[in-house]
Amino acid sequence: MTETVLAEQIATRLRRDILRGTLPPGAPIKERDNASDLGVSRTPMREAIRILAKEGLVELRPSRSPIVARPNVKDLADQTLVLIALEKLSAELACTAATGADLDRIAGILATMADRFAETDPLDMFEIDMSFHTAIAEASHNRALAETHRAFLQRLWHARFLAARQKRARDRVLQEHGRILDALRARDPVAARMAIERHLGHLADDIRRVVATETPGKDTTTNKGDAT
Amino acid sequence: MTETVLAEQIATRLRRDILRGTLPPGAPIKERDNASDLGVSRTPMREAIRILAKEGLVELRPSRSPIVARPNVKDLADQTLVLIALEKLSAELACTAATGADLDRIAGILATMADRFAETDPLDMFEIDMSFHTAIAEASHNRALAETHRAFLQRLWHARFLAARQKRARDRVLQEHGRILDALRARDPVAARMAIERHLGHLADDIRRVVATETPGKDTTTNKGDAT
DNA sequence: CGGCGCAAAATGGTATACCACGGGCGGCAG
DNA sequence: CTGCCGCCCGTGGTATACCATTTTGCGCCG
Repeated sequence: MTETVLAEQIATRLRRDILRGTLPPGAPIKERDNASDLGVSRTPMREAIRILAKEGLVELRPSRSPIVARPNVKDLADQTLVLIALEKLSAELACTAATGADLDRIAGILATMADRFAETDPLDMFEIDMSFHTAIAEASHNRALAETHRAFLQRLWHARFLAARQKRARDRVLQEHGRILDALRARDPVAARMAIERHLGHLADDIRRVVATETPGKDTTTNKGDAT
Repeated sequence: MTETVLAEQIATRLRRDILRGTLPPGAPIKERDNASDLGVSRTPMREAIRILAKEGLVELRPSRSPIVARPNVKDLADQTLVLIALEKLSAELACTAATGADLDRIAGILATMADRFAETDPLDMFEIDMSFHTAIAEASHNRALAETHRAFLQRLWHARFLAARQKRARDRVLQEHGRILDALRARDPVAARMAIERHLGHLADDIRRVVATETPGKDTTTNKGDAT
């Protein structure tokens, strides 16, 4: 055994490919092909696919090739609403549960963002941005919440990235993040919720807009992707 | 193939066994044994175990037998908080999104509960209760939300059942459910959230209490279960 | 010339065989 | 007698072979 959990390594790799766009939505993930491509057997590949399916990145059809998820606009907007709700709860709970170290970590991420907002490539910067939100979820010290939050962040990765690239307003983002941190430091749940709302409130609309822009017609059925 | 997705059937069965308590927390789920018990091979059994693991019903340890999840009190309380948040969001969204048919369905469940509260056995009644909440989540017409909500309801099944059995106050439950329905009918998001809060607000504490009562010491290690 | 049907290939679902790690137990040495 | 070392067995991880279904294309019949 290499390091145990081959399936998870595969899942990680596939996830990356999907999120980065290497595997376009609609692309079929055939167990056999992908397995032999990676030089592994179907069993772990199969398991990896199931993992991604649970995460919503892959669509499982009965007795048919799984395909890369092709979320429609509504689904994305729906997921965004849930994400926001989770993040509000995170912030609220973090006001009580967060330790000093938690807050420091969050502040550190904020500082990192401020420092090299311009010089870092958007993709990496975006990952830092996500880690900010993840850190808040973790500061709630509520495992279930943090995990669920992470799952939604994952599922929305691509859409959020597009939305963020659209209006890449350095100052606004930093300021909003700062407000969130302030609220957490003040241990003020209401303010924290509001700060989150201010930061993410329009996310659903943004995603709706950018995805609508990206997709030519009104449905994504047109996307006939082929990965190989 | 019988009806496709053997793994799912197994998962359903195992889930039932776990939720009903046939498989006590801490009981090992050995791939080989359970597979041969059910007359299937390890592959679907393995997949079923992974499904349940993702649902939080089974604990996966590296290179060791998976065991039935043994959630501690804090985890349950944490999950409850998330569940409540999700349900509030459901109710809020349902105020806008629910159709007349949705409301009728919810009302129907409420009526069913009222009719045969006493005559039905607690387990079935509890499932009806759960379906009430599930119906609200579905009335939000937000797939991601409904699914996540269902997942948490699932994970909390056992604890909620214990808590519900504890204070089995027919009138109070019906009244609170009625208030929720009223708020939905009035399309009043704020009232809906409040009604949910009133209904579930003390759930975390209840669960904490009943679980603390159930577990003698501070750990459940004493439970040495055997399924067969 | 087109529609229906059958057959073969493709593909996911399932079963089984093999491998590597880990813990328990017994033997050997100090 | 005790402690350490090594072997064996139990268990999960992986690979592969087999089976059922679905799809698709070709040929036959209308």
